[in-house]
Amino acid sequence: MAKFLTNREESFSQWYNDLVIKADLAENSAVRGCMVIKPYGYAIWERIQAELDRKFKATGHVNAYFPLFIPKSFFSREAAHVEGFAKECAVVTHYRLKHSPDGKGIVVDPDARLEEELIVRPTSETIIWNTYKDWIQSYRDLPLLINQWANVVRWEMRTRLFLRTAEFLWQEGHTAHATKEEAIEETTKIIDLYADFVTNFMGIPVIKGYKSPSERFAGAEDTFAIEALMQDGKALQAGTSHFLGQNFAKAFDVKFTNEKGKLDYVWATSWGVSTRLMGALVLAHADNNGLVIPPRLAPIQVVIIPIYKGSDQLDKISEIALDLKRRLEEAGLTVKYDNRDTQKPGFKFADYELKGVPVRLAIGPRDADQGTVEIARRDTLTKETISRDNVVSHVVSLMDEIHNNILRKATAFREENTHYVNSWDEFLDVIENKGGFVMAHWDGTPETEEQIKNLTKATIRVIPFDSPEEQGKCVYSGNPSVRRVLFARAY
RNA sequence: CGGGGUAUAGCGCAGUCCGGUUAGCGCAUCUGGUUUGGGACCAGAGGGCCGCAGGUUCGAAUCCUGCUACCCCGACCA
Repeated sequence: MAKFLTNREESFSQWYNDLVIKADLAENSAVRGCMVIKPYGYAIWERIQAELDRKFKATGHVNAYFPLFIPKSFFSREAAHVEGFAKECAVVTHYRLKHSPDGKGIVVDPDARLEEELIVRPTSETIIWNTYKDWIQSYRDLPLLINQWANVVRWEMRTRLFLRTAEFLWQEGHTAHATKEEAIEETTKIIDLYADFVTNFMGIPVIKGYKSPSERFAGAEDTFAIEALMQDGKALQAGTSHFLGQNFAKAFDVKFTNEKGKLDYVWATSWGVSTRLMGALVLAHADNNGLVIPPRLAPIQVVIIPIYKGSDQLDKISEIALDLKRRLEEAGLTVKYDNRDTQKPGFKFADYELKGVPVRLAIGPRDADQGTVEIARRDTLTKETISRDNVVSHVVSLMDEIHNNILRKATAFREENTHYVNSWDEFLDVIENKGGFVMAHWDGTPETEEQIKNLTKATIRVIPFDSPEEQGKCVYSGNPSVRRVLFARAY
Protein backbone atom coordinates (compact mmCIF):
# COMPACT_ATOMS: atom_id res chain seq x y z
CA MET A 1 0.00 0.00 0.00
CA ALA A 2 0.86 3.63 -0.39
CA LYS A 3 3.71 2.86 -2.69
CA PHE A 4 3.34 6.35 -4.10
CA LEU A 5 4.11 8.07 -0.83
CA THR A 6 7.38 8.39 1.00
CA ASN A 7 7.06 6.64 4.37
CA ARG A 8 6.70 8.93 7.35
CA GLU A 9 9.34 6.97 9.21
CA GLU A 10 11.80 7.31 6.35
CA SER A 11 11.61 11.07 5.98
CA PHE A 12 8.90 13.03 7.69
CA SER A 13 9.36 16.21 5.68
CA GLN A 14 9.51 14.33 2.39
CA TRP A 15 6.36 12.48 3.38
CA TYR A 16 4.65 15.79 4.08
CA ASN A 17 5.65 17.31 0.74
CA ASP A 18 4.67 14.17 -1.15
CA LEU A 19 1.34 13.97 0.56
CA VAL A 20 0.37 17.59 -0.06
CA ILE A 21 1.08 17.11 -3.75
CA LYS A 22 -0.24 13.57 -4.20
CA ALA A 23 -3.45 14.25 -2.32
CA ASP A 24 -4.03 17.17 -4.66
CA LEU A 25 -4.01 19.83 -1.98
CA ALA A 26 -1.49 22.19 -3.53
CA GLU A 27 1.61 22.44 -5.64
CA ASN A 28 4.50 24.81 -6.11
CA SER A 29 3.88 27.54 -8.62
CA ALA A 30 6.01 29.36 -11.13
CA VAL A 31 6.39 32.10 -8.53
CA ARG A 32 9.03 31.62 -5.88
CA GLY A 33 7.54 30.71 -2.54
CA CYS A 34 3.95 30.88 -3.75
CA MET A 35 1.70 27.86 -4.05
CA VAL A 36 -1.22 26.93 -6.21
CA ILE A 37 -4.00 25.61 -4.01
CA LYS A 38 -5.71 22.91 -6.02
CA PRO A 39 -9.47 22.32 -6.04
CA TYR A 40 -9.45 19.57 -3.42
CA GLY A 41 -7.21 21.54 -1.10
CA TYR A 42 -9.26 24.64 -1.65
CA ALA A 43 -12.44 22.72 -0.86
CA ILE A 44 -10.99 21.90 2.56
CA TRP A 45 -10.00 25.54 3.05
CA GLU A 46 -13.56 26.55 2.15
CA ARG A 47 -14.83 24.24 4.88
CA ILE A 48 -12.48 25.92 7.35
CA GLN A 49 -13.65 29.33 6.15
CA ALA A 50 -17.32 28.47 6.28
CA GLU A 51 -17.22 27.21 9.84
CA LEU A 52 -15.04 30.01 11.16
CA ASP A 53 -17.11 32.60 9.36
CA ARG A 54 -20.21 31.17 10.97
CA LYS A 55 -18.57 31.37 14.39
CA PHE A 56 -17.37 34.93 13.85
CA LYS A 57 -20.83 36.06 12.82
CA ALA A 58 -22.41 34.21 15.72
CA THR A 59 -20.21 36.26 18.05
CA GLY A 60 -21.23 39.57 16.49
CA HIS A 61 -18.49 40.11 13.93
CA VAL A 62 -19.01 41.31 10.37
CA ASN A 63 -16.84 41.03 7.29
CA ALA A 64 -15.29 43.86 5.29
CA TYR A 65 -12.44 44.26 2.86
CA PHE A 66 -9.46 46.58 2.92
CA PRO A 67 -6.82 47.26 0.24
CA LEU A 68 -3.99 44.94 -0.69
CA PHE A 69 -1.59 47.90 -0.80
CA ILE A 70 -0.49 50.00 2.11
CA PRO A 71 1.28 53.36 1.70
CA LYS A 72 4.78 53.05 3.05
CA SER A 73 4.27 55.92 5.47
CA PHE A 74 1.39 54.13 7.24
CA PHE A 75 3.61 51.25 7.91
CA SER A 76 6.16 53.16 9.92
CA ARG A 77 3.66 54.83 12.23
CA GLU A 78 3.83 52.13 14.87
CA ALA A 79 7.45 51.57 15.86
CA ALA A 80 7.35 47.96 17.03
CA HIS A 81 5.18 47.01 14.08
CA VAL A 82 7.56 48.31 11.44
CA GLU A 83 10.45 46.70 13.29
CA GLY A 84 8.68 43.35 13.20
CA PHE A 85 7.63 43.28 9.58
CA ALA A 86 9.93 45.57 7.58
CA LYS A 87 12.39 42.86 6.62
CA GLU A 88 9.89 40.67 4.84
CA CYS A 89 7.78 43.03 2.76
CA ALA A 90 7.18 43.15 -0.96
CA VAL A 91 7.21 46.74 -2.21
CA VAL A 92 5.52 48.24 -5.26
CA THR A 93 7.65 50.98 -6.77
CA HIS A 94 6.24 51.41 -10.30
CA TYR A 95 2.86 51.29 -11.96
CA ARG A 96 3.60 50.70 -15.63
CA LEU A 97 5.49 48.45 -18.03
CA LYS A 98 6.63 49.21 -21.53
CA HIS A 99 8.18 47.42 -24.46
CA SER A 100 11.90 47.06 -24.08
CA PRO A 101 13.84 49.58 -26.22
CA ASP A 102 15.84 46.70 -27.74
CA GLY A 103 12.55 45.15 -28.88
CA LYS A 104 12.90 42.08 -26.66
CA GLY A 105 10.21 41.69 -24.05
CA ILE A 106 8.93 44.13 -21.50
CA VAL A 107 10.63 46.37 -18.98
CA VAL A 108 9.52 48.48 -16.05
CA ASP A 109 8.88 52.00 -17.29
CA PRO A 110 11.34 54.16 -15.34
CA ASP A 111 9.05 57.16 -15.85
CA ALA A 112 6.28 55.40 -13.95
CA ARG A 113 7.85 55.52 -10.54
CA LEU A 114 5.40 55.95 -7.64
CA GLU A 115 5.81 59.06 -5.51
CA GLU A 116 5.23 56.94 -2.45
CA GLU A 117 5.97 53.24 -2.58
CA LEU A 118 3.20 50.81 -1.68
CA ILE A 119 3.72 47.86 0.61
CA VAL A 120 1.91 44.64 -0.22
CA ARG A 121 0.17 43.96 3.08
CA PRO A 122 1.90 41.48 5.38
CA THR A 123 -1.03 42.19 7.77
CA SER A 124 -3.55 44.98 7.72
CA GLU A 125 -3.42 46.76 11.09
CA THR A 126 -2.06 49.99 9.65
CA ILE A 127 -4.45 50.48 6.74
CA ILE A 128 -7.37 49.40 8.91
CA TRP A 129 -6.55 51.71 11.80
CA ASN A 130 -6.03 54.55 9.39
CA THR A 131 -9.57 53.85 8.20
CA TYR A 132 -11.02 53.37 11.68
CA LYS A 133 -9.89 56.89 12.53
CA ASP A 134 -12.71 58.19 10.36
CA TRP A 135 -15.24 55.64 11.54
CA ILE A 136 -14.96 56.14 15.25
CA GLN A 137 -15.97 59.36 17.03
CA SER A 138 -18.08 58.27 19.95
CA TYR A 139 -18.50 55.38 22.36
CA ARG A 140 -21.72 54.80 20.39
CA ASP A 141 -19.53 53.68 17.43
CA LEU A 142 -17.99 50.98 19.58
CA PRO A 143 -17.30 48.17 19.66
CA LEU A 144 -16.28 47.77 16.06
CA LEU A 145 -16.01 44.07 15.33
CA ILE A 146 -14.66 43.49 11.84
CA ASN A 147 -13.09 40.53 10.11
CA GLN A 148 -11.49 40.31 6.70
CA TRP A 149 -10.78 37.25 4.55
CA ALA A 150 -7.73 38.10 2.51
CA ASN A 151 -4.36 37.17 1.13
CA VAL A 152 -1.18 38.58 2.62
CA VAL A 153 2.45 38.50 1.55
CA ARG A 154 5.49 37.93 3.71
CA TRP A 155 8.73 37.56 1.83
CA GLU A 156 9.97 34.50 3.66
CA MET A 157 13.46 33.18 3.04
CA ARG A 158 12.44 29.56 2.99
CA THR A 159 8.99 28.32 2.20
CA ARG A 160 7.03 25.08 2.51
CA LEU A 161 3.62 24.32 1.09
CA PHE A 162 0.96 25.61 3.52
CA LEU A 163 3.33 25.86 6.48
CA ARG A 164 5.17 28.89 5.22
CA THR A 165 4.48 30.46 1.85
CA ALA A 166 5.29 33.93 0.61
CA GLU A 167 1.62 34.56 -0.09
CA PHE A 168 -1.00 32.96 2.09
CA LEU A 169 -4.71 33.15 2.71
CA TRP A 170 -6.07 33.97 6.11
CA GLN A 171 -8.64 35.86 8.04
CA GLU A 172 -7.70 38.82 10.19
CA GLY A 173 -10.04 40.25 12.75
CA HIS A 174 -9.55 43.85 13.84
CA THR A 175 -11.69 45.14 16.65
CA ALA A 176 -11.97 48.45 18.47
CA HIS A 177 -13.31 48.82 22.00
CA ALA A 178 -14.10 51.54 24.51
CA THR A 179 -12.32 49.87 27.41
CA LYS A 180 -9.24 47.82 28.07
CA GLU A 181 -11.29 45.16 29.82
CA GLU A 182 -13.58 44.76 26.85
CA ALA A 183 -10.65 44.44 24.44
CA ILE A 184 -9.00 41.81 26.62
CA GLU A 185 -12.30 39.97 26.83
CA GLU A 186 -12.47 39.99 23.02
CA THR A 187 -8.91 38.68 22.74
CA THR A 188 -9.82 35.84 25.07
CA LYS A 189 -13.12 35.14 23.39
CA ILE A 190 -11.37 34.67 20.05
CA ILE A 191 -8.60 32.42 21.30
CA ASP A 192 -11.35 30.29 22.86
CA LEU A 193 -13.21 30.30 19.56
CA TYR A 194 -10.07 29.17 17.72
CA ALA A 195 -9.36 26.46 20.25
CA ASP A 196 -12.92 25.21 19.97
CA PHE A 197 -12.72 25.18 16.19
CA VAL A 198 -9.37 23.44 15.91
CA THR A 199 -10.29 20.86 18.54
CA ASN A 200 -13.88 20.13 17.64
CA PHE A 201 -13.84 20.69 13.91
CA MET A 202 -10.31 19.67 12.96
CA GLY A 203 -9.77 17.10 15.68
CA ILE A 204 -6.52 18.65 16.87
CA PRO A 205 -6.08 19.29 20.58
CA VAL A 206 -4.41 22.59 21.45
CA ILE A 207 -2.79 24.32 24.40
CA LYS A 208 -3.99 27.88 24.97
CA GLY A 209 -1.67 30.37 26.52
CA TYR A 210 0.27 33.62 26.52
CA LYS A 211 3.22 34.19 24.25
CA SER A 212 6.35 35.32 26.03
CA PRO A 213 7.14 39.02 25.40
CA SER A 214 9.80 38.19 22.81
CA GLU A 215 7.41 36.04 20.81
CA ARG A 216 4.62 38.59 20.80
CA PHE A 217 3.13 40.07 17.66
CA ALA A 218 4.86 43.27 16.58
CA GLY A 219 2.84 46.04 18.20
CA ALA A 220 0.88 43.89 20.66
CA GLU A 221 0.75 44.26 24.42
CA ASP A 222 -0.20 40.65 24.81
CA THR A 223 -0.45 37.73 22.40
CA PHE A 224 -2.52 34.64 23.07
CA ALA A 225 -1.89 31.56 20.98
CA ILE A 226 -3.00 28.00 20.52
CA GLU A 227 -0.24 25.46 20.06
CA ALA A 228 -0.67 21.99 18.62
CA LEU A 229 1.73 19.05 18.58
CA MET A 230 2.52 17.48 15.23
CA GLN A 231 3.36 13.81 14.69
CA ASP A 232 7.07 14.46 14.37
CA GLY A 233 7.16 16.03 17.82
CA LYS A 234 7.33 19.62 16.64
CA ALA A 235 4.91 22.31 17.72
CA LEU A 236 2.77 24.31 15.36
CA GLN A 237 1.15 27.62 16.20
CA ALA A 238 -2.41 27.22 14.97
CA GLY A 239 -3.86 30.62 15.74
CA THR A 240 -3.12 33.88 17.51
CA SER A 241 -5.17 36.60 19.16
CA HIS A 242 -3.55 39.89 20.12
CA PHE A 243 -4.43 42.54 22.65
CA LEU A 244 -3.01 45.65 21.03
CA GLY A 245 -3.69 48.07 23.86
CA GLN A 246 -3.89 51.64 22.57
CA ASN A 247 -0.78 51.33 20.42
CA PHE A 248 -2.46 51.52 17.05
CA ALA A 249 -5.07 54.01 18.25
CA LYS A 250 -2.25 56.32 19.29
CA ALA A 251 -0.25 55.72 16.13
CA PHE A 252 -3.25 56.51 13.95
CA ASP A 253 -4.89 58.98 16.29
CA VAL A 254 -8.12 57.09 16.79
CA LYS A 255 -9.92 58.85 19.64
CA PHE A 256 -13.50 58.68 20.78
CA THR A 257 -15.68 60.60 23.19
CA ASN A 258 -16.67 58.38 26.09
CA GLU A 259 -19.90 58.41 28.07
CA LYS A 260 -18.53 61.10 30.34
CA GLY A 261 -17.72 63.36 27.40
CA LYS A 262 -13.99 62.82 27.71
CA LEU A 263 -11.73 62.08 24.76
CA ASP A 264 -9.84 58.78 24.91
CA TYR A 265 -7.93 56.45 22.61
CA VAL A 266 -9.72 53.24 21.68
CA TRP A 267 -8.53 49.78 22.66
CA ALA A 268 -7.74 47.25 19.98
CA THR A 269 -7.40 43.57 19.22
CA SER A 270 -6.37 41.62 16.14
CA TRP A 271 -6.45 37.91 15.50
CA GLY A 272 -5.94 35.44 12.70
CA VAL A 273 -5.67 31.93 11.38
CA SER A 274 -4.26 31.04 7.99
CA THR A 275 -3.92 28.33 5.37
CA ARG A 276 -1.28 27.04 7.73
CA LEU A 277 -4.15 25.12 9.31
CA MET A 278 -4.06 22.97 6.19
CA GLY A 279 -0.53 22.02 7.10
CA ALA A 280 -1.66 21.24 10.64
CA LEU A 281 -4.34 18.94 9.27
CA VAL A 282 -1.74 16.92 7.39
CA LEU A 283 0.91 16.94 10.10
CA ALA A 284 -1.51 16.02 12.87
CA HIS A 285 -3.59 13.25 11.33
CA ALA A 286 -2.24 11.88 8.06
CA ASP A 287 -0.55 8.48 7.83
CA ASN A 288 1.38 6.41 5.31
CA ASN A 289 -1.77 5.86 3.29
CA GLY A 290 -2.47 9.55 2.97
CA LEU A 291 -4.66 12.20 4.50
CA VAL A 292 -7.10 11.54 7.31
CA ILE A 293 -9.72 14.26 7.34
CA PRO A 294 -11.96 14.61 10.38
CA PRO A 295 -15.60 14.22 9.23
CA ARG A 296 -16.79 17.71 10.16
CA LEU A 297 -14.07 19.19 8.00
CA ALA A 298 -14.22 16.77 5.07
CA PRO A 299 -15.52 18.22 1.77
CA ILE A 300 -16.57 14.68 0.89
CA GLN A 301 -17.73 12.73 3.94
CA VAL A 302 -18.83 9.56 2.21
CA VAL A 303 -17.77 8.11 -1.12
CA ILE A 304 -19.71 5.31 -2.79
CA ILE A 305 -17.82 3.03 -5.17
CA PRO A 306 -19.53 0.51 -7.43
CA ILE A 307 -17.91 -2.81 -8.23
CA TYR A 308 -19.25 -4.39 -11.37
CA LYS A 309 -18.74 -6.33 -14.56
CA GLY A 310 -20.51 -4.93 -17.55
CA SER A 311 -23.10 -2.21 -17.89
CA ASP A 312 -26.02 -4.35 -16.71
CA GLN A 313 -24.45 -4.77 -13.30
CA LEU A 314 -23.44 -1.12 -13.22
CA ASP A 315 -27.01 -0.01 -13.92
CA LYS A 316 -28.38 -2.17 -11.16
CA ILE A 317 -25.73 -1.05 -8.67
CA SER A 318 -26.07 2.60 -9.67
CA GLU A 319 -29.75 2.51 -8.84
CA ILE A 320 -28.98 1.24 -5.35
CA ALA A 321 -26.08 3.66 -4.94
CA LEU A 322 -28.02 6.73 -6.02
CA ASP A 323 -30.86 5.87 -3.68
CA LEU A 324 -28.36 5.47 -0.87
CA LYS A 325 -26.70 8.75 -1.80
CA ARG A 326 -30.03 10.54 -1.66
CA ARG A 327 -30.87 9.09 1.75
CA LEU A 328 -27.45 9.98 3.13
CA GLU A 329 -27.75 13.51 1.80
CA GLU A 330 -31.15 13.85 3.41
CA ALA A 331 -29.44 12.96 6.66
CA GLY A 332 -27.13 15.93 6.12
CA LEU A 333 -24.05 14.21 4.74
CA THR A 334 -21.90 15.17 1.78
CA VAL A 335 -21.72 12.20 -0.54
CA LYS A 336 -19.92 11.45 -3.77
CA TYR A 337 -20.85 8.55 -6.01
CA ASP A 338 -17.84 7.66 -8.14
CA ASN A 339 -19.12 5.69 -11.10
CA ARG A 340 -16.20 6.52 -13.39
CA ASP A 341 -15.61 3.59 -15.70
CA THR A 342 -12.07 4.71 -16.37
CA GLN A 343 -10.61 3.57 -13.04
CA LYS A 344 -10.82 0.23 -11.33
CA PRO A 345 -12.27 -0.10 -7.82
CA GLY A 346 -8.87 -0.80 -6.31
CA PHE A 347 -7.53 2.43 -7.71
CA LYS A 348 -10.46 4.35 -6.30
CA PHE A 349 -10.10 2.76 -2.87
CA ALA A 350 -6.48 3.84 -2.71
CA ASP A 351 -7.23 7.26 -4.12
CA TYR A 352 -9.93 8.14 -1.59
CA GLU A 353 -7.72 6.86 1.18
CA LEU A 354 -5.01 9.16 -0.06
CA LYS A 355 -7.52 11.99 -0.01
CA GLY A 356 -8.67 11.14 3.48
CA VAL A 357 -12.40 10.65 2.84
CA PRO A 358 -13.74 9.47 6.22
CA VAL A 359 -16.13 6.74 5.06
CA ARG A 360 -16.19 4.61 1.93
CA LEU A 361 -19.11 2.48 0.86
CA ALA A 362 -18.57 -0.22 -1.75
CA ILE A 363 -21.41 -1.97 -3.51
CA GLY A 364 -20.81 -5.01 -5.70
CA PRO A 365 -23.00 -7.70 -7.22
CA ARG A 366 -22.94 -9.70 -3.97
CA ASP A 367 -24.16 -6.68 -2.03
CA ALA A 368 -26.81 -5.97 -4.60
CA ASP A 369 -28.16 -9.49 -4.19
CA GLN A 370 -27.87 -9.67 -0.42
CA GLY A 371 -29.04 -6.14 0.42
CA THR A 372 -25.70 -5.26 2.01
CA VAL A 373 -22.96 -2.69 1.62
CA GLU A 374 -19.29 -2.75 2.55
CA ILE A 375 -18.36 0.12 4.80
CA ALA A 376 -14.75 1.17 5.39
CA ARG A 377 -13.41 3.74 7.85
CA ARG A 378 -10.44 5.87 6.91
CA ASP A 379 -9.30 6.49 10.47
CA THR A 380 -9.00 2.84 11.44
CA LEU A 381 -8.76 1.31 7.93
CA THR A 382 -11.30 -1.30 9.06
CA LYS A 383 -14.06 -2.73 6.89
CA GLU A 384 -17.33 -4.41 7.64
CA THR A 385 -20.37 -5.49 5.71
CA ILE A 386 -23.71 -4.21 6.95
CA SER A 387 -27.32 -4.31 5.90
CA ARG A 388 -28.39 -1.52 3.59
CA ASP A 389 -31.39 -0.78 5.81
CA ASN A 390 -29.14 0.34 8.65
CA VAL A 391 -26.53 2.13 6.66
CA VAL A 392 -27.79 5.70 6.98
CA SER A 393 -28.10 5.75 10.75
CA HIS A 394 -24.85 3.83 11.02
CA VAL A 395 -22.93 6.31 8.88
CA VAL A 396 -24.46 9.28 10.67
CA SER A 397 -23.28 8.00 14.04
CA LEU A 398 -19.94 7.04 12.54
CA MET A 399 -19.24 10.69 11.77
CA ASP A 400 -19.09 11.56 15.45
CA GLU A 401 -17.36 8.34 16.31
CA ILE A 402 -14.62 8.96 13.74
CA HIS A 403 -14.18 12.55 14.85
CA ASN A 404 -13.90 11.45 18.47
CA ASN A 405 -11.46 8.71 17.60
CA ILE A 406 -9.21 11.04 15.61
CA LEU A 407 -9.23 13.60 18.41
CA ARG A 408 -8.67 10.92 21.03
CA LYS A 409 -5.71 9.55 19.12
CA ALA A 410 -4.16 12.99 18.68
CA THR A 411 -4.75 13.80 22.35
CA ALA A 412 -3.18 10.53 23.48
CA PHE A 413 -0.19 11.24 21.26
CA ARG A 414 0.20 14.65 22.83
CA GLU A 415 -0.06 13.23 26.37
CA GLU A 416 2.59 10.63 25.58
CA ASN A 417 4.83 13.31 24.15
CA THR A 418 4.46 15.93 26.86
CA HIS A 419 7.38 15.74 29.25
CA TYR A 420 7.69 17.44 32.63
CA VAL A 421 11.37 18.08 33.14
CA ASN A 422 13.20 19.55 36.12
CA SER A 423 16.83 19.71 35.06
CA TRP A 424 18.84 21.02 32.15
CA ASP A 425 20.13 17.52 31.31
CA GLU A 426 16.59 16.21 31.14
CA PHE A 427 15.57 19.19 29.04
CA LEU A 428 18.36 18.55 26.54
CA ASP A 429 17.65 14.84 26.44
CA VAL A 430 13.98 15.35 25.65
CA ILE A 431 14.51 18.07 23.07
CA GLU A 432 17.33 16.27 21.31
CA ASN A 433 16.15 12.68 21.51
CA LYS A 434 12.43 12.54 22.05
CA GLY A 435 10.82 15.73 20.79
CA GLY A 436 7.37 16.80 21.83
CA PHE A 437 6.17 19.31 24.37
CA VAL A 438 8.36 20.10 27.33
CA MET A 439 6.84 21.61 30.46
CA ALA A 440 9.61 23.28 32.39
CA HIS A 441 10.28 26.11 34.77
CA TRP A 442 11.60 29.36 33.33
CA ASP A 443 12.91 32.35 35.22
CA GLY A 444 10.88 34.74 33.10
CA THR A 445 13.81 36.58 31.55
CA PRO A 446 14.26 37.09 27.80
CA GLU A 447 17.97 36.35 28.24
CA THR A 448 17.30 32.81 29.43
CA GLU A 449 14.72 32.30 26.72
CA GLU A 450 17.23 33.45 24.11
CA GLN A 451 19.98 31.23 25.47
CA ILE A 452 17.75 28.19 25.45
CA LYS A 453 16.73 28.95 21.89
CA ASN A 454 20.31 29.34 20.74
CA LEU A 455 21.43 26.15 22.44
CA THR A 456 18.51 23.90 21.54
CA LYS A 457 16.33 25.62 18.91
CA ALA A 458 13.49 25.12 21.37
CA THR A 459 11.31 28.14 22.10
CA ILE A 460 8.64 28.97 24.59
CA ARG A 461 5.49 28.14 22.68
CA VAL A 462 3.11 29.45 25.30
CA ILE A 463 2.75 30.08 28.97
CA PRO A 464 -0.39 27.96 29.32
CA PHE A 465 -3.46 29.65 30.76
CA ASP A 466 -4.08 26.65 32.96
CA SER A 467 -0.51 26.14 34.12
CA PRO A 468 -0.88 25.89 37.91
CA GLU A 469 1.22 27.94 40.27
CA GLU A 470 4.10 25.81 41.43
CA GLN A 471 7.37 26.79 43.07
CA GLY A 472 10.36 25.63 41.06
CA LYS A 473 13.71 26.50 39.60
CA CYS A 474 14.39 27.57 36.04
CA VAL A 475 15.81 24.59 34.12
CA TYR A 476 18.50 26.78 32.61
CA SER A 477 19.44 29.42 35.18
CA GLY A 478 18.27 27.78 38.39
CA ASN A 479 16.54 31.00 39.40
CA PRO A 480 13.12 30.81 41.03
CA SER A 481 10.00 30.29 38.92
CA VAL A 482 6.34 30.13 39.82
CA ARG A 483 4.96 28.11 36.95
CA ARG A 484 5.93 25.83 34.12
CA VAL A 485 5.90 27.03 30.55
CA LEU A 486 5.62 25.04 27.35
CA PHE A 487 8.81 24.61 25.35
CA ALA A 488 9.19 22.86 21.98
CA ARG A 489 10.88 23.03 18.67
CA ALA A 490 8.40 24.56 16.31
CA TYR A 491 7.44 24.92 12.68
C1' C B 1 22.49 36.82 2.44
C1' G B 2 26.53 32.63 3.19
C1' G B 3 27.51 27.09 1.88
C1' G B 4 26.08 22.95 -1.43
C1' G B 5 23.30 21.18 -5.60
C1' U B 6 20.09 21.02 -9.91
C1' A B 7 18.02 22.70 -14.74
C1' U B 8 16.90 17.27 -20.87
C1' A B 9 8.75 15.33 -22.81
C1' G B 10 3.32 16.57 -17.97
C1' C B 11 6.37 14.01 -13.74
C1' G B 12 10.92 11.26 -12.31
C1' C B 13 15.57 10.42 -14.53
C1' A B 14 19.92 8.60 -18.03
C1' G B 15 23.15 10.78 -21.56
C1' U B 16 27.47 15.80 -20.27
C1' C B 17 33.69 13.70 -17.73
C1' C B 18 35.82 11.96 -23.32
C1' G B 19 31.63 17.04 -28.86
C1' G B 20 29.90 13.18 -34.01
C1' U B 21 24.06 10.28 -37.80
C1' U B 22 17.41 10.24 -35.97
C1' A B 23 18.50 12.62 -27.76
C1' G B 24 16.86 7.76 -24.71
C1' C B 25 14.26 5.15 -20.37
C1' G B 26 10.21 4.62 -16.57
C1' C B 27 5.58 6.67 -15.15
C1' A B 28 1.67 9.54 -17.09
C1' U B 29 -1.21 10.69 -21.78
C1' C B 30 -3.97 8.99 -26.38
C1' U B 31 -6.11 4.75 -29.56
C1' G B 32 -7.89 -0.39 -29.84
C1' G B 33 -8.96 -4.83 -27.30
C1' U B 34 -9.34 -7.82 -22.94
C1' U B 35 -10.47 -6.48 -17.75
C1' U B 36 -13.19 -4.56 -12.95
C1' G B 37 -14.53 -7.38 -4.57
C1' G B 38 -7.52 -3.42 -3.07
C1' G B 39 -3.46 0.97 -7.26
C1' A B 40 -5.07 -4.23 -14.41
C1' C B 41 -2.85 -6.41 -18.98
C1' C B 42 -1.49 -6.61 -24.22
C1' A B 43 -0.57 -3.99 -28.75
C1' G B 44 0.22 0.55 -31.00
C1' A B 45 0.74 6.07 -31.07
C1' G B 46 1.75 11.15 -29.84
C1' G B 47 4.73 14.36 -27.14
C1' G B 48 11.61 17.89 -26.79
C1' C B 49 13.88 25.85 -28.70
C1' C B 50 18.30 19.63 -23.86
C1' G B 51 16.75 26.78 -18.43
C1' C B 52 18.18 31.67 -21.20
C1' A B 53 21.97 34.62 -24.00
C1' G B 54 26.53 34.73 -26.20
C1' G B 55 31.11 32.15 -27.75
C1' U B 56 34.56 28.00 -29.60
C1' U B 57 33.99 24.27 -33.62
C1' C B 58 32.96 21.51 -40.04
C1' G B 59 29.62 19.90 -35.99
C1' A B 60 27.37 21.53 -29.12
C1' A B 61 22.50 18.65 -24.52
C1' U B 62 27.93 17.71 -24.12
C1' C B 63 33.43 22.53 -24.11
C1' C B 64 33.91 28.15 -22.53
C1' U B 65 31.65 32.94 -20.61
C1' G B 66 27.62 35.49 -18.60
C1' C B 67 22.69 35.38 -16.75
C1' U B 68 18.17 33.33 -14.59
C1' A B 69 15.23 30.03 -11.87
C1' C B 70 14.45 26.23 -8.47
C1' C B 71 15.90 22.69 -4.45
C1' C B 72 18.71 21.38 0.12
C1' C B 73 21.60 23.20 4.68
C1' G B 74 22.13 27.73 7.92
C1' A B 75 20.54 33.02 9.88
C1' C B 76 14.57 35.19 9.70
C1' C B 77 9.30 33.75 10.33
C1' A B 78 2.17 32.55 10.92
